[in-house]
Amino acid sequence: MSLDLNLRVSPRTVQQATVDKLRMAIFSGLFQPGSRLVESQLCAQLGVSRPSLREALRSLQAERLIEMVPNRGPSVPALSWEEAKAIYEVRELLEVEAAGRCAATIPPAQLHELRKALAAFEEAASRQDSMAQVTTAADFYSIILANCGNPVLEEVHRGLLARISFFRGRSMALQGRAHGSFLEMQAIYDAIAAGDEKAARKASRKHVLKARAAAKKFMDGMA
Amino acid sequence: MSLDLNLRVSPRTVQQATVDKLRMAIFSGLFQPGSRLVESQLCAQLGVSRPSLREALRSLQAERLIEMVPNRGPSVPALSWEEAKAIYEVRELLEVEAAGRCAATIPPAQLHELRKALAAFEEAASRQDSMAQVTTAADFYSIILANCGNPVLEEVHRGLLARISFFRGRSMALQGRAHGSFLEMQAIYDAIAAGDEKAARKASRKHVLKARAAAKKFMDGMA
DNA sequence: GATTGAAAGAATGTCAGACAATCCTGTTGA
DNA sequence: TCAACAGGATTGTCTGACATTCTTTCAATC
Repeated sequence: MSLDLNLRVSPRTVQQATVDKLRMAIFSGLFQPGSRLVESQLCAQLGVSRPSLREALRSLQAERLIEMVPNRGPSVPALSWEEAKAIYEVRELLEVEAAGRCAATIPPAQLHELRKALAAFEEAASRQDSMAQVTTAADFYSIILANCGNPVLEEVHRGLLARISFFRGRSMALQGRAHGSFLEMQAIYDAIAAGDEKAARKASRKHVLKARAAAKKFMDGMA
Repeated sequence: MSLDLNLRVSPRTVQQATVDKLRMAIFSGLFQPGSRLVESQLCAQLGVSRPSLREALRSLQAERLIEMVPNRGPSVPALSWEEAKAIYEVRELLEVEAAGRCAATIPPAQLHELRKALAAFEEAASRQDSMAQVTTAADFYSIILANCGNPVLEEVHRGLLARISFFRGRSMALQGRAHGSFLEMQAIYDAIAAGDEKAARKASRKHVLKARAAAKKFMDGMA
């Protein structure tokens, strides 16, 4: 038995590292929405060459995390409530379906992982660590999507994940939202663990709707 | 009044042109599924430099039209029936929702466009021009998605469009599928024109299910 | 004869530097 | 005050290069 199971799985390239760093920078709000990203500056800050950076930017563009207008370069789009609402609607469509399917198909080992992810989120919520809340919540749903039996559903959801996390990070800061979120996620977990497809769908829908309401509250609060 | 309305809308960059060319090449089957794409060869064939090509490849990778493994380069993935099925399931989720919403919200002018797109598909079907069938069918659904009132739903669907078209092109070649497809699309149009949300959903679901059956038939036929 | 090992060749990952086309900005002139 | 214009800044794109990492071929060994 070799121990380096996750060492060779995927050689980390500069491109991937750059994408990850930029994504994190956008999540964390380092780049203001609407601000333009100057290639030469990013190269200097990240320590990569312009070709590598531009490849990374294309990947980010595909994730809709940045916009690229020819001859004007990349910029961080300002997310409107209009778009946030649209994202939550699609989230509802995807996550409700995934949770329902997952309840019927998840294997015991993965169910255990899901429980661990839920516990990790609870821990992050109690610590009020917003970055950890975002990543653990994303992990929780990643497991559900990964076990819904439809890889394309998972892939589409992952394409939305960046922007979901963006809003999640901001609305979690709202008073009491993290704990409420935990309770809703627990309900989803319980339904899936019980193999109750209908309940899983219901709990998932409720969670998204509450998250959406929290996001709206946040967006209104800064307008 | 200037006449160059569509000349300056978006300066066509080499990158965009390269993406389009490669996409078409994959659709048309020029690159066999599973075959590897050698950068230097593509550069020579397309007449672009390696940096530009690599940017284009990143965009295609985001569309899942090609796979890129570090140090092994890009390749055209072989689509399994497993994945095709997953795509049709997500299509059902997205298109049914879009058709339903569209029935309630589409403005008259866009409805007219939809009718024109339907007519164009009918014309392509009668000509047995499979390439035109693919593009006109894509246009038809693009209009529906563009008028469903949710830009993110549209965007997600567009992300799937490349692979949808891939299967569409192949299953349309089946005996009678094009005409059957037209009848189903006509039913969708009628329901939307009547503003009947429920009927639109039903017709859309039926269309996807039939398309899926046709795709399965095609996949089985080549196994 | 089959398997292992190594070396040559090919392809990718990444960088540096360059130049034209385009956009933005501040200044000048009417 | 407004418009035209230069200048700088920035992007789009190319060429060329080199280290690293596959892939494949060929030989040596069991």
